[in-house]
Amino acid sequence: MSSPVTRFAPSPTGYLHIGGARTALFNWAYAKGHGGKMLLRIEDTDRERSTDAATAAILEGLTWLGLDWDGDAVSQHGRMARHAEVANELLVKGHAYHCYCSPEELTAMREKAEAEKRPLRYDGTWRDRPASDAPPNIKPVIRFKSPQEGETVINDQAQGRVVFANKDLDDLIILRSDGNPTYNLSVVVDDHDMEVTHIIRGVDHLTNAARQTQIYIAMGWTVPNMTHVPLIHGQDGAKLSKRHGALGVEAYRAMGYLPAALRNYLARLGWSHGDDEIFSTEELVRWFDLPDIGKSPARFDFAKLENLNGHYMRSTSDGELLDQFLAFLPYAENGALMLSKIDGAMKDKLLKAMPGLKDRAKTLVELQNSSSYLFVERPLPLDHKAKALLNDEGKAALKIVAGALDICDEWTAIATEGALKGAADTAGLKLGKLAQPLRAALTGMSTSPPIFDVLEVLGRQESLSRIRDQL
RNA sequence: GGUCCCUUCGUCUAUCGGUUAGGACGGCAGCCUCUCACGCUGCAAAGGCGGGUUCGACUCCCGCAGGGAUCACCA
Repeated sequence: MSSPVTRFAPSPTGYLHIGGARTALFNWAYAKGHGGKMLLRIEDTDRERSTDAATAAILEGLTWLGLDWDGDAVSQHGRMARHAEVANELLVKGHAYHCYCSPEELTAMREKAEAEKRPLRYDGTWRDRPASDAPPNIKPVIRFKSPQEGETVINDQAQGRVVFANKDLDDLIILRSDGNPTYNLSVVVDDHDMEVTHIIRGVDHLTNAARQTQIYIAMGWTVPNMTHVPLIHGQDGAKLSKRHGALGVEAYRAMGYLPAALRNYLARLGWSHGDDEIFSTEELVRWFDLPDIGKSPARFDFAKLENLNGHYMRSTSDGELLDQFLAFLPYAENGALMLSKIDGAMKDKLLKAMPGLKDRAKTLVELQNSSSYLFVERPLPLDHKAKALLNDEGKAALKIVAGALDICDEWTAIATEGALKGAADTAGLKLGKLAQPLRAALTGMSTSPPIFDVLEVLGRQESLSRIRDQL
């Protein structure tokens, strides 16, 4: 079999949402795994809603996710002339006809059908009427003359064999009265001209697939292999909407997720390879196949994404993670400010602190927060919040630390932890109990990396070893 | 309403007629431990309902219920 050609065809009316991202991932993985190509086509025929900003956001989203495409992105709008050409060809072949119904008439027709609880379909008024009946001064649309008998079958890789009775499919408009093509025509023409062999898209296109199949047949073109992927739902099972995770992928970037983790998570949503949960992108590409896509919709689960992301953070090397962190900062809240404070020396500190930091961060945002102790001005005041989090024993220890520290000068305290030990003994506490308040004094946080990590990163090796001995 | 699709632990899923129905996230309990994590151990947790087919159904068929998608001169 020759190498497959897939395509991702988003409409640039908004950001790249999570469902689209997964569709792109599937197209990409299939193409990569079968020695094929993934093309990118921007479906921008709706000039009212399409924006360049949305197109840019989609391309950037794909790039961030690590999904590349072959050749340049194709603008569907730029191919309108060809679409109209095919519409006329269909007309000549007798597979299409002019319809002079006005939008008002059509609306009335729908309302009437709805009132009578009958299927909402075009009634075929102009299907067989001669052109001589055409009313003057009305620009007609071109409708596809779809077969009225028999059935249209879609052999879907994910959905199986889906059969539509042709009588249920009405004559759709393929060319508007202003001469512009409509979606179902454009898609067929473009997929054919771009030599797409495998169409992988959301199930919301399943009925379109039937109508498109009819157009392929009318044109005598071979119908591509089709796969309709179930949609992603929100946590409550309802259709994904904002706040559910129907956010653009850039939102996931801002939330501190790693592209690799998101790829892994998305792949696992609706597709499976036995019991494998965590796998590399290489494995995904190697394993991915269309029949392994499930049929039922999956709910988006942030808890699992977080867990997976934490796993990826932990298993990423310190240097690599630092790079990812630095790349993430421009998109993070207060990230620019932090970035401005990062020079070579700070990078060294971050790198040194990374092992202790990455183990307890599930996202880059958490990494950002927990690394803040490297940036604070010292000595820092012990805030009440940090104190309140200590237990009674800790509070007693804190007093000792504070006394020995003279409240703020932690460097002095570290240098004199021998005195600390004496004070602790007097108070009947183990020196170990001083670790927490000491950390609070050094980091301003009640929970943070182990005190050893903190001391080491801050360059207090001698104190580190002495305290370690005491603990 | 018409058409099409779906239905295994709370969630993502494995199973392709015979399993103590497996894994992962989350939850709970414990271990580890200077806090928080990580890690480790264990526990609880599922085949929507009703009929068939079969020696035997989560698995095949029918019905019901529930959920979803779609029905534009949007894509």
